[in-house]
Amino acid sequence: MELYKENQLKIYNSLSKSKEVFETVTEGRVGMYVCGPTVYSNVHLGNLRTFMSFDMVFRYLLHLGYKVRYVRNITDAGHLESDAEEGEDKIAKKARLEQIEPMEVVQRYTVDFHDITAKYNFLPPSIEPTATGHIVEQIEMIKEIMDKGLAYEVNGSVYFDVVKYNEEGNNYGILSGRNIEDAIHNTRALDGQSEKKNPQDFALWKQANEFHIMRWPSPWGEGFPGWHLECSVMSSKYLGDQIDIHGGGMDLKFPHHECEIAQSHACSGVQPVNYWMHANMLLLNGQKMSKSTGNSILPGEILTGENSILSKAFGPGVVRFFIMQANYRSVLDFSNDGLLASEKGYNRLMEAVSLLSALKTSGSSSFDVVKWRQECYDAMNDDFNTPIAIAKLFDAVKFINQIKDNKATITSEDLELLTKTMNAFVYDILGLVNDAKDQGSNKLDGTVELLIKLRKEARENKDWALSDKIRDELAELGIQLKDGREGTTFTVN
RNA sequence: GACAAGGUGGCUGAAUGGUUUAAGGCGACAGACUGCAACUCUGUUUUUUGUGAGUUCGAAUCUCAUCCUUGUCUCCA
Repeated sequence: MELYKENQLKIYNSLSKSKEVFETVTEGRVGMYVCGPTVYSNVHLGNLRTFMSFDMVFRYLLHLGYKVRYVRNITDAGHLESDAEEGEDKIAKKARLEQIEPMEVVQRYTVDFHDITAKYNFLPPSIEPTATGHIVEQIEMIKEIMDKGLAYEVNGSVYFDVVKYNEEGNNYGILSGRNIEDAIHNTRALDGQSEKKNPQDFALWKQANEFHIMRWPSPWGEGFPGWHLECSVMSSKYLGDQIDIHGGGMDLKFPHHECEIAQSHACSGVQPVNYWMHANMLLLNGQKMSKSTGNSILPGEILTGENSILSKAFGPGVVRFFIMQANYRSVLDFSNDGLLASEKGYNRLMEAVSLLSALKTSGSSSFDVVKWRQECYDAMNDDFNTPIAIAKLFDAVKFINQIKDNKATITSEDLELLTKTMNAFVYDILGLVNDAKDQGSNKLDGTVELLIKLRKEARENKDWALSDKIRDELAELGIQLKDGREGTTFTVN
């Protein structure tokens, strides 16, 4: 029997602002859409957290036995730059500044994004569609909305008629809690020469001016799609008119997701998403991240240590563990101290996992493994509460260490269940990787073993000066010797 | 200004009315181990939940006020 049948998953739905029992549209299957990156620069650390949160969601749904179709798009067109005089596409602007083709920008940062997500052990989505690959479908969707009378054309651009949409009994504002009538009254005076009927209307299609590089032909002339449209189009194309889960960063709630609901609902007549999930923001040293103030770090720079924020390089497993120690709906503060603390805890967890295969079994267990396992699942079933799940894993860590020290016992049956559960949570669900692996080399190993041997001889001769010199100088090189009961081992930092 | 998410120990971060005298991790302290350390393991420790009122037999959890942080405000992920 699939695990999802014995686990009642609850998900916090941003639409209802409450935790709801998760019920899929189609039994046993989940359709999940997450707004992907805009590939005009390196993926942002805050973005990484959002994608990592949904990677964990994806992993847990798979673990529960659901057949999941996970769609995460690549936005390679359509986002407009604010500081430009005229609306300018971010990708086109970057291309103009670097004097290259827009598609070169897209290619470069798409490759970077895939590189980073692979390094951080993300599972690839089922489908990763691009906005530029769905221009035809976007034009079709605009036509459909126009046919329903909910969009209008002005000077080669098409806008969604928010006021009319609401007059027909809909609720633009349902997700973000905004009151459109108030907004209209508040902003009418400020809006001068807009060609829109109302300032709240948003673009479905935008006419390209003569300088705009990325452009496509359409029934309304040459132009490019509005940036909310692609997600509506691609989610309905690959997941249908009603999808189970739609995710994204908290900052996308308005206007992006609000517009998506309006567009999709205008076409299909149904609520497009059953469960809206929003991951919270990431702070850096208690402040929002900002390139201009230098309070910024790239995901790749964490791994290499080439940055001014952190005292050393951290492995992807540590970073992942750090992020998973907080709830995805909480604001998380990224800091050097936080990572150092996580590194310790992470090492302890991974040490215990590696001890599992060497544990001795007994006739009875002094720990209720079945109950513990259920508590782990209960944590995840409660809106993916990874911090609680990790706390439970540490209960097992303590138990494992006690068995090792002969202060606790476990039956072979329980050990099998414990091992299976630990591996499932650590590797499959949390997606942690063992950073310690593939460090060092045979040559290094041999060299250090030689030094350990020399040091052992020195210690036997009580030549503490020499033995400490070997130990301390190796430590300075990042090689730490560990004196145990059965000899000396070492780790490379 | 409006809308949204938050403010919990030395740090990080759970818990949304009683099973929590606030989980877990880190730190600190002690013990084991060690030639001494480090590593590792074991144990102990800290706060009364931004501030001020209120509801309740009972509140971190509900209500009101107030201060602060973060996000968004419609052609700026």
